[in-house]
Amino acid sequence: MILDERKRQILESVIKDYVATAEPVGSRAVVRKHALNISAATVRNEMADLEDIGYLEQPHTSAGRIPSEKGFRYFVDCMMENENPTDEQIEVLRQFMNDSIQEWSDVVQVVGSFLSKVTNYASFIIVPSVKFSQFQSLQLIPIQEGQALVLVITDVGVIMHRKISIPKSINSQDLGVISDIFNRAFRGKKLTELQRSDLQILREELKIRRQVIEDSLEALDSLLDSPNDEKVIINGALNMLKEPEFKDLDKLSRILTLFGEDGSLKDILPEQIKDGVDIRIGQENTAEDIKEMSLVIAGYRTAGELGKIGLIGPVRMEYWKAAGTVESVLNIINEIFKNTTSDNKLFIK
Amino acid sequence: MILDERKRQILESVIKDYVATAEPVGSRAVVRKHALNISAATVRNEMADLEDIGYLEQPHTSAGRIPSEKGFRYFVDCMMENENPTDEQIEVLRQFMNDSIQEWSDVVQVVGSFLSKVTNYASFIIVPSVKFSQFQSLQLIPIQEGQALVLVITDVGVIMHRKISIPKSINSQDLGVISDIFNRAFRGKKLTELQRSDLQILREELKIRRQVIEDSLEALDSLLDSPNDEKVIINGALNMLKEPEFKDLDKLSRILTLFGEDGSLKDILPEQIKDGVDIRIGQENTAEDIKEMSLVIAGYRTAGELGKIGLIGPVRMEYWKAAGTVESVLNIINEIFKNTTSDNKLFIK
DNA sequence: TGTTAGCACTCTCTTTTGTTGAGTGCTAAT
DNA sequence: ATTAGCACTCAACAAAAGAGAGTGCTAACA
Repeated sequence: MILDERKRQILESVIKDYVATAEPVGSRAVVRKHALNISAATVRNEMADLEDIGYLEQPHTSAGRIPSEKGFRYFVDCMMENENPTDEQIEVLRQFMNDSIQEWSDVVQVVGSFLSKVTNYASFIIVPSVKFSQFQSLQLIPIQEGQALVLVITDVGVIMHRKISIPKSINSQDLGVISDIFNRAFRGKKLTELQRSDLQILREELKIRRQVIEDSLEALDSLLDSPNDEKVIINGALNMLKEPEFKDLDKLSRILTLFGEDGSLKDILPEQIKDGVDIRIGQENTAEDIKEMSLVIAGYRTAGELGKIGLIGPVRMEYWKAAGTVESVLNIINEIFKNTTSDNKLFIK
Repeated sequence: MILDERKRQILESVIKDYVATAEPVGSRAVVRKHALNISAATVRNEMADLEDIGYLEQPHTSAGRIPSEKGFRYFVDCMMENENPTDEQIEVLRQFMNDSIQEWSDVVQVVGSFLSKVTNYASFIIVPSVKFSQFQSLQLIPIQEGQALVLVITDVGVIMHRKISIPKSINSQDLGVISDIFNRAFRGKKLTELQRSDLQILREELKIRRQVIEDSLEALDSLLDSPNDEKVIINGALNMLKEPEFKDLDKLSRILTLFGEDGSLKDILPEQIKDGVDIRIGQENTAEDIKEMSLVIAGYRTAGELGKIGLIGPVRMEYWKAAGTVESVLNIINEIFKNTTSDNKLFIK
């Protein structure tokens, strides 16, 4: 559907006004605020046309117009220009990442908070399961008489530590030997590639120190066991409190619960997203729970796996700003990855 | 102030009803629901007396009575019996702690979630700064060519890991030697007892491997630097959504923000609390932000330092249940500590 | 003297009714 | 094709009316 310039201007005015105020926009307001050289009556006619093709709608007869989801879609696809964060903001973020980031979990914190602070929407970051990270080393560390710590380190950092009991006869050199066995066997493999059978072979090969190895293997096993431990990190969920569309306590409650402690959000985000920044407006979302919200979402690749970052907000969203911010952040993440060899991802600094 | 039995019964009826319904309680309701052998008129007279001494109040002339904070206080001090969780619930918690708890951060998760789930209030746990935990060992672990991981382990678990660069000439045995030096020097000391001067001495004693030691010391240093890293863990904040007193969006927003991402709650809790389970009702709280909420709070000792666990909810709170639950949990925590020698706290299983 | 029934009174809450004003759609003039 | 003019619509707000729950007081009663 192609719109003439005037209709586009009117559509844009309505969208900008509505996004800013959450109120229906009347014909007078369009003329007044956007200094078009036409009368309110003309705007009314044009608006009626825009309503006919489904880009605007009226809450009731005597109200102004609000953009429909279809209208937002047209705007996003054909008219919108992304608005990036200021250079200053970008610089602050980049600085922060250089200064204080040790491993992936830090990246995620910093990026998440940046996204939500800059946009005033809720941000989410999905980190692929640690199962897809590359085994780097397993360390056995004596803690005290009869106890040791199993430490599993991958390219995204220290992903687990767990205590095991060890026979008193085993000293720290023995532990070193055992660690080395693991490391030689597994280094560089993805955890998902560690078949149970591999673990089994190791079990059988190493009759000595059997119990220690058993316990270490079990620790690794338990990592592989956890069905799907994608992590979701949500920031700025309370930004939703400000949005008038969620002033209804019931809605608010459902939304905050969604963002709540259980990480149920990840089941609700789309599996497939298109390259670059993908935007899902309201009903376009398949999950029932977010059909009155919009997503601005982008994928990033880490160790060959797909992670996601994005923003979630009301349909009445500043898509230009949201998309611009997500895009910028995505670029920074990719840039950081580019600067790290695949052998040296753990500490990305 | 001593109340006769009938007044006590009436006060209790009003409190129980009001807590359950959040509505003012009328004289008829008291008679009906609690089968007292007196007429509504008599109850009215008694209620008037209770109002005179400030235990009840009337929102307006023609409404029933609600308990005043003073009334709640009397009830809590002189009438209430704690209601403990069911044996089954306690058993589940104890089981869980035995099965799956590796270190302090796990305890805190499990306990927090238990408190909030059982009571339907928001729970908080304050964990004293790691600075007060006992240094157990510092481990230097080779990660890859030129890089090592500094791992600081105390009696509450692995409290930091950080990457440092190491000269290529240093091998893993060297790292072991260096770790041992740290361990001999510091084992068993509280981090707060590690004076900067101690670190300095170590620096000077060890001319060899200077850089590695420098970097490790710096990691320790940074732990001591962080001003006050008491941690606050909040669970079940969204339970507040259900309370009618917070149906006002503004209030709700302030409260949730308080529980929000920045952990500002810890500045608001009382410094001094009495032994056992302490209850702070409404205005009794010194902090402005929680003057319309109540706290049920208890202290626990870990490594000589005071931590706190508790619940926060509306003034109209089921104090008996809240206090009983906090008390039970406190007992379990103490029990666990009793079963662990002071040398063996890291993994409390 | 303590208790109770009866009753007028009070005050919130809900519903109803009236009013206002923003905004529209249509028509006729430009 | 555009616009001024005007009657019409409908949500939002306010005032008025009605209902109901609960009280305080008085007078009678055990």
